[in-house]
Amino acid sequence: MRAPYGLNIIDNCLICPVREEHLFCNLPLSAVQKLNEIKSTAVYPKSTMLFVEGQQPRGVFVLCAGKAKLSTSSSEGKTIITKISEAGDVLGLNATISNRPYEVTAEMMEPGQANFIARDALLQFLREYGEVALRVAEQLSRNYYTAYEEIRTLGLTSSPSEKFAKLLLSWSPNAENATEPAHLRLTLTHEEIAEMIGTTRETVSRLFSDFKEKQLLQLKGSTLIIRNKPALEKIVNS
Amino acid sequence: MRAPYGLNIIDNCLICPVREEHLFCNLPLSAVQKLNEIKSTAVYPKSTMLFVEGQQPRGVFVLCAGKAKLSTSSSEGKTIITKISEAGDVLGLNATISNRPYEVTAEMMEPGQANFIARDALLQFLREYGEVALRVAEQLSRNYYTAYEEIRTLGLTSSPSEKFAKLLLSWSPNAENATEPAHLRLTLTHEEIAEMIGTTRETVSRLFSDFKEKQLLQLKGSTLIIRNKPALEKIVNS
DNA sequence: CCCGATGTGTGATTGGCATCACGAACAGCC
DNA sequence: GGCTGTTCGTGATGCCAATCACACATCGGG
Repeated sequence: MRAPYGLNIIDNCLICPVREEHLFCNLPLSAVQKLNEIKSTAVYPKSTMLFVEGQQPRGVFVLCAGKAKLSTSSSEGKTIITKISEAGDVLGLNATISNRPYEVTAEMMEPGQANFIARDALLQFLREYGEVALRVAEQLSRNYYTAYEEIRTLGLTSSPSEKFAKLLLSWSPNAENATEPAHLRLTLTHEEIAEMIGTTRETVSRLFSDFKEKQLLQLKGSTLIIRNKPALEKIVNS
Repeated sequence: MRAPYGLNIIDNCLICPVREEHLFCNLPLSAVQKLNEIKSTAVYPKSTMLFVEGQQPRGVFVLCAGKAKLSTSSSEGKTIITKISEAGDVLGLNATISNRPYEVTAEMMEPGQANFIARDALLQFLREYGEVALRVAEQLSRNYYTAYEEIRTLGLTSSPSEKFAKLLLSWSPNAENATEPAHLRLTLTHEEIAEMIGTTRETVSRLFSDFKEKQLLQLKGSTLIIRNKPALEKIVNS
């Protein structure tokens, strides 16, 4: 099955390639079957807003393919990105469960696919499958911890370089036995990175130059190589 | 019944004066009775740490009298206060439910009383009273929204004066028909206010001077009078 | 292939706030 | 009442990051 944007549509949760790891994915067979019935799937182009901060919640989106950024903005247009979501993540859960407005905006960063589950159907489903409701509570609590992580970063980390180092570390695979530097694909613009650490595009640009000069990282095209993790950790706990 | 620190001990939830408004307070009679059995109450002096960030959760505290501040700190000693809790508030709920370390430190700001409910007893209680479990889920989601409010303040509000104005407004009763300026008792030190808005003691001092000069507020002893709410709102949405 | 849109590098300038450094006011306590 | 410790007001100083400005690279579509 072939979709626009060169994506393969995944229209059956039972054979979804990301099934194992995530909430709503790794469930008893009967639950997944039920889920498969009540969801509707769609393919979205880049820059689609799945939902916007302040909207009444219509339901949740389960990201099947592509990345999405979650952000919140002030009235004057300043924006912070609070999370980059990937395949398997459930978006809009908290708002949908509590029936309050979405607290963030979810925007596709690249073409992708997502399943939509309407609020009513979800609540009905959760009533039917109590164990899944528990999983949802756990997920909500996980979200809460992530939010507190963000509060700590924003409130306790003063300098942009510290936050930048923190971000780089959060990207770097945390294997202890890392003999060789971590390679990873950099898909964000400087502007987006700036919105993640609460600074300006120019500062991010300068941070890259600076860190390159100090041999902390290296750039080959869009591949980012983290050369000196210990030094980054030192910057974070400075 | 008379306790140290000049407090009246409230040892029976059924006749608690704050019963009406809060989670765990406004419940069916049988549930409150059960709650009354599984809780233990204690009186704490000023500066008591009910629990500390990073500790394994032992259970929740229901504040009966006195105020407590919730805060999180960096390793270098910088601290932010995320909330001032008052009578009726439940502290440590998220950590206790999810069995992750307390994400904040809770410290009494004045002598007070709190009921403690151990984790096991609480979980058992929630299993028994499903409706209360639902209330808990709602509370968790409320906490999440509060956390996001904090993220917005920290991440999108740039200047200290803006954050200070925001704080003043959050203290001011939001009655629309306010013909006369709001009076309220100021119990926090400048240092604590600084920790709430992420700045220094000196800056808070200067902000008070500045706002006094601009006729936005007035101080009479420890009574704070907010003189020009519209102007404050203007500063916030600048 | 060209051309507009989007993203990136870097200099110059400036202002706001942290920091340091006092002394004054105030509170609690023997 | 006088002592000690906390809290508060305010000046002087310096620095770091926001802002403005502009040239260059890169990408994608017609």
